[in-house]
Amino acid sequence: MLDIRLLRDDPEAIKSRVKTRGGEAWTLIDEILVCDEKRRSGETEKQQLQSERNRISKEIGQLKKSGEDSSEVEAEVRKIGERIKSIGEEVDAADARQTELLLQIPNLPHEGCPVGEDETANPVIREWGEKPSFDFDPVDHVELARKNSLFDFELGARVSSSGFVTFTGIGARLERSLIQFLLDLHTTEHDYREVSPPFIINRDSMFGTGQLPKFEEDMYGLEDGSYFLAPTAEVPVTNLYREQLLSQSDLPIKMTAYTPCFRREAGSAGRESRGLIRMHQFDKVELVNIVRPEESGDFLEELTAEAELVLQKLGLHYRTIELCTGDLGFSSAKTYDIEVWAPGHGGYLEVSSCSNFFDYQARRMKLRFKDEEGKNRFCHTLNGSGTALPRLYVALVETYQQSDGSILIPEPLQPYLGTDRIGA
RNA sequence: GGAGGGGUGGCAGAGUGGUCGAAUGCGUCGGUCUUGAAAACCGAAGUGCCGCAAGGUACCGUGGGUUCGAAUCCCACCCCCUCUGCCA
Repeated sequence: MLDIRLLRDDPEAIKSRVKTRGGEAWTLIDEILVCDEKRRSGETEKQQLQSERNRISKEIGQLKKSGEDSSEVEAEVRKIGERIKSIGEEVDAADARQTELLLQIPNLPHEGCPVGEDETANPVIREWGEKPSFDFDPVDHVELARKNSLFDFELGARVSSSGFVTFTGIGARLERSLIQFLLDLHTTEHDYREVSPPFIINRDSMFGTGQLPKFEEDMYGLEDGSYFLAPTAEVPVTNLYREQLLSQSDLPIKMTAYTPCFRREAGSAGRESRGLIRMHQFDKVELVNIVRPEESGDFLEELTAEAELVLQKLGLHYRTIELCTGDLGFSSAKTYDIEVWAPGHGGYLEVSSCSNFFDYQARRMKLRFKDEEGKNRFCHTLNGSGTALPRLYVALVETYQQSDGSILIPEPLQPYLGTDRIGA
């Protein structure tokens, strides 16, 4: 949520920054300011009346104590009470509307954010490694899975529906090994504290990180929308600190979590989602940082490097891009995407998205800390995938496939999988 | 699921209709003392909102209600604890 004071101070500047994202959210800003004005003037009037009421009520107490008649004054106060109530209702309505609208305004893109309409305008920041070359025609992960019985979409559909998969045998163990490898990496080399949160999430938390109110239809709702299946561990993990007042020495907080993620992904079937690439349920190891505002820029670089190290350790070629204004997620101010090369697929796959939310989420969830002057300030929150599992899996098997259909396992993963090769 | 108890400031914990934004302790910050620290002593300090400011106002789990006036009384809901049932 944006600070209302930003909107008051320079609405046109804010509008134009919001506009760079595309969409129509900026058109709500005028109404927000109308509500704000209405709310504030109503509040002032209401408070004057309340002050009046408090004063007179005290007099009544005095009168009663000394045994005098107070019925006339009581009638007067009753009238004030009625006016307070009616003005209060107007103020509440304006306040509710203002909040409702404000929740729909996305975060402001970072000042240095490249301006562009869509993903074609995202600059590549760096690349690591090279595309592997093959002396045979590499196949895609779906074919490799068929040859080696790694996973089965029909078995996913039988017990659930399309968009779900069942990993089998060594294929299931590979998934589990990757999760273990990632958690161990981040907790031992990157100083993360591991948490294992609930997967069923309440509405307040979904508002806190920005999934609600705008993206309710993308989520799996439970119990009439009172709860949701977690779309990403970002939600439960960041919200562990919702409505907390931290002391400065608590920061930075770095947490990692493995969770499955559940997304409806409505209307996104097709070539770009073949095989494991876009599922309704997928595993992910997430990295979450809660930091002091002046440090969040550095932490985004660090967080991104931590995610990149995963791919380096596994020897997978990737590139890192920065999202332009038009491609930036709703709550994010600055985002790097890490895209791993999948030779069978013949393209790059997004395996990680690392974002700095500034105080946008913290303001929504009232997550603050006491600074050195004793002032309460909103923290900055960041998160990044470290990494998403299915696409990592895809890149791994496609990169290390052999001409006979077997798959070599990179050295760091071997202790987890208990072998250096799958198949043949 | 059943029975009982409870949710108050960063934390713990008093407070059952007006003088309570709220005792006290811990923790925090400033000072005295000390070479420095600790201890001791003195002092400061809740959060949001409205207001240029002075100041005002709201907030005692959440939402309603009673009342001239609610942390305090009533209703509903949420959460936590203890006991108990079922159970991975």
